Amino acid sequence: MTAFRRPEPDEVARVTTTAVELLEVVWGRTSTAPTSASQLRVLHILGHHNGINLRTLTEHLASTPSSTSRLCDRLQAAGFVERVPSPENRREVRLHLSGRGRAFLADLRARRERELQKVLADMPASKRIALLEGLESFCATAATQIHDDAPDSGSRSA
Amino acid sequence: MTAFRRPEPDEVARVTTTAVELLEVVWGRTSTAPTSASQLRVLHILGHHNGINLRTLTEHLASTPSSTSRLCDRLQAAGFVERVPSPENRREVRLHLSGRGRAFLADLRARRERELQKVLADMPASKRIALLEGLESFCATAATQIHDDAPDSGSRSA
DNA sequence: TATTGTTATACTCTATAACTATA
DNA sequence: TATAGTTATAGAGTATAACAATA
Repeated sequence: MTAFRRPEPDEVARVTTTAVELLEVVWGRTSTAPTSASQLRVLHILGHHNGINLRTLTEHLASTPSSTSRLCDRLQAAGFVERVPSPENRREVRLHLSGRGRAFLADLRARRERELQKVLADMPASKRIALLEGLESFCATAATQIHDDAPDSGSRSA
Repeated sequence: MTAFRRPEPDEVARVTTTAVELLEVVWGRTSTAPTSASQLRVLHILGHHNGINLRTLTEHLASTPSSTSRLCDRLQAAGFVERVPSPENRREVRLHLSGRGRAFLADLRARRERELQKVLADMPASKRIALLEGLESFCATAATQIHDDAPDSGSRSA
């Protein structure tokens, strides 16, 4: 039934863009209080790279050391993040997710997935299979490209 | 080959969440300068609802009249948006996307789709078909739910 | 001297409250 | 009086520049 569909990248790109815009609406109802979008990004990054220094976090954010330092000030005051002086290099600080920060992240992710499930549950099973297959391939491809494009921190121009 | 996959909503939800996080990285390289994320939302909304008043825009943003007014101040100063006094009700202003604003939106969308295509082009055609099918079903389902949940503006509690 | 991080200053974004003008 | 919009004030987020401490 879909043998004659054109799976051209441009058509899939349009549909994907629309899907993400709809998802933003769905997730917009999932409150992230008391953290802002910026603070959330920091928590996400620390969730995957616990103990990195401020410079590395700044690169992940594509931000500046100053902004990142101020963000950490507030996250630390809120009890989500801890600054620990590096034992190896006394210039550096190690940024850690606190237990409270970790719990908050897990809860948010669970709530987002529940919102998503409300939509997915209303889809035909065959479409869910197709979506799963397509997204798994997308994730694998995107992850490869991202990794290849940004090997370490070679481009200082950003 | 996928006959035994579990297309359960929770599994698809996890993969979708991962896909969106990767997409944010891909699109993070698509600069939206000189507009911020907030200004971009306004342009998007005006792109779909040109000529709405400030109150309606505020509801779409789930923001406050004050913040929205300030946002419009800057967008107007930048030449992306125009404020026109309503001929019907002298209390209201009509918000319009300028030609420049419209061109900016079209250009951004094109650049995002190009970034997306870089990933999609590296995927097997069969996976693109699956992704397309799955996303189309997702969009249709999400749009229906969003419309049903928010019929007009019945809930003032938000 | 180069690197890590913070502080000084300024602008955008956001919100609550107070205000003006219209209905 | 209720509604549409703006302005006053304050806090969060961001950036550039200047700074201290360490390597």
